[in-house]
Amino acid sequence: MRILLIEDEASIANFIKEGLEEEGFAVDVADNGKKGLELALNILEEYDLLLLDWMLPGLSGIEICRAIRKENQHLPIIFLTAKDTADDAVFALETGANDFIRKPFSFEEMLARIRVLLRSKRGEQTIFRYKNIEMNLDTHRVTKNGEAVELTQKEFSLLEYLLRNKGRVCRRTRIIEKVWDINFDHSTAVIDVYINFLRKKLEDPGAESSFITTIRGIGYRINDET
Amino acid sequence: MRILLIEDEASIANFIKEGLEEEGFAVDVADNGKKGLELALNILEEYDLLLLDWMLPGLSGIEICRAIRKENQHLPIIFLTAKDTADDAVFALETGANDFIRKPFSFEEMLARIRVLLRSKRGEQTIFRYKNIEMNLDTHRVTKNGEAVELTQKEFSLLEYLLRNKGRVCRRTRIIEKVWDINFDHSTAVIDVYINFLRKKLEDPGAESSFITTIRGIGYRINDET
DNA sequence: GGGTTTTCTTAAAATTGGCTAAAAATCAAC
DNA sequence: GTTGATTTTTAGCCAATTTTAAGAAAACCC
Repeated sequence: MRILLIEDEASIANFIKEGLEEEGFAVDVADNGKKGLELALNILEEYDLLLLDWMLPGLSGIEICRAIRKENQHLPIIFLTAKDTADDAVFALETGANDFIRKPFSFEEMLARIRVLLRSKRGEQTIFRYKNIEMNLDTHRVTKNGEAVELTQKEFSLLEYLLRNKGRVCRRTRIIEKVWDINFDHSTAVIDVYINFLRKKLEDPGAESSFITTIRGIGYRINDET
Repeated sequence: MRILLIEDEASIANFIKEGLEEEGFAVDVADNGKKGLELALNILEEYDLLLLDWMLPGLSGIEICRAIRKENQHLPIIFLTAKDTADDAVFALETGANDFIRKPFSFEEMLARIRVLLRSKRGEQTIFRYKNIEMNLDTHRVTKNGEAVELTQKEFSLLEYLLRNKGRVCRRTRIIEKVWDINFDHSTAVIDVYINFLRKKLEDPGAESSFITTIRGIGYRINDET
């Protein structure tokens, strides 16, 4: 996987480059906007992902992002930004970025986000469907009958776990461990509550049976559609 | 598969017990070393695996492990330990343990290790059939002539036990121990009631003989199809 | 057949586990 | 800090499940 990093501060650029290379990525660095854009546009299909600093001498990150999006809709773009107003984040996403990370950030966190965006390139399944519900891990969106449904993080990852295991029982213990990361507290009823949230948000009001089947004493299951 | 867990901390013990039961194991818990050792030695051949806490009030895990190994070479023993020096691990293995897991551990991990140790004992079969009846442990579903039949937890695990032992007699006492609890009152008639439930749910109304054969004075058997 | 034991069947009681709503706690944005 | 959103806890309720009990039926033995 080849990543283009556009970042003017040499120390940061190096830190990221070396870290990512240790993880097995190939990383090119451009230390200003103009160079970066050139590289990106000339060998666009070479790159699997773009890490883009918000504040750059010359062309700003935003401008680069716009320019690239004109040519290529699919290249995942992650903004690195020191700013911390929500406005900027929203603005960045509207401009066409897929994600943004605030400096200072942990390398782990960045890596995790990069991996998420590259999932589809690695051939992993990123779209899950059940009847009229569609979940897209790339865009982190869920739709019901084509209309967006806003899910919180926990709701999202619970649904993801259920859909990944469509057709199989999802045992309570597993769910707690996978979605909540809890190892020893079994006395909680959070699962029930979140199942309830998902049902409320994703079910048609008049439905006679839930799309999530309860298996009493065991867990839950989203049925295979056959 | 029956597992004996010797662990004094109730919350951990419960978590493990319930999790493993969801996975279809029968789990007995002893909350101190003395009780645990007694159980283990008295009904040694009943247990397929032993989960043993390192630090216990009274008899320590190590002592228990040694005592059991004198009697039985084959029972797989897994240590649960909060200690984290390599020495202890080595020590545990030398004492006769087959594996050890450091707390806090993920349930997944523990399950994986248990499965490895039980692999030889347990076929990883997840689908069982008898004539027109099919049971799938993975989806936690039972069908008759392809149509879903809803079974409760107890019905499910009773049927599972019978099918796992297709062709063999399942003695009442064994059934009580495996499907219910080892400490369960043996004078009860629950089995009869549940056998009846299964027959009602899974038999064709006009059948002249039941798919579960009663062996008077002994127990039940699902016959081999030959 | 008659007596005894064991199993079957049914109904009712007891218990459990999940659902839901609402409150409390935590977290994040400003 | 204050506010609003998200997450977790709590508790009452209800329905499904499990257990008990008891009479009926079947199997066994003399």
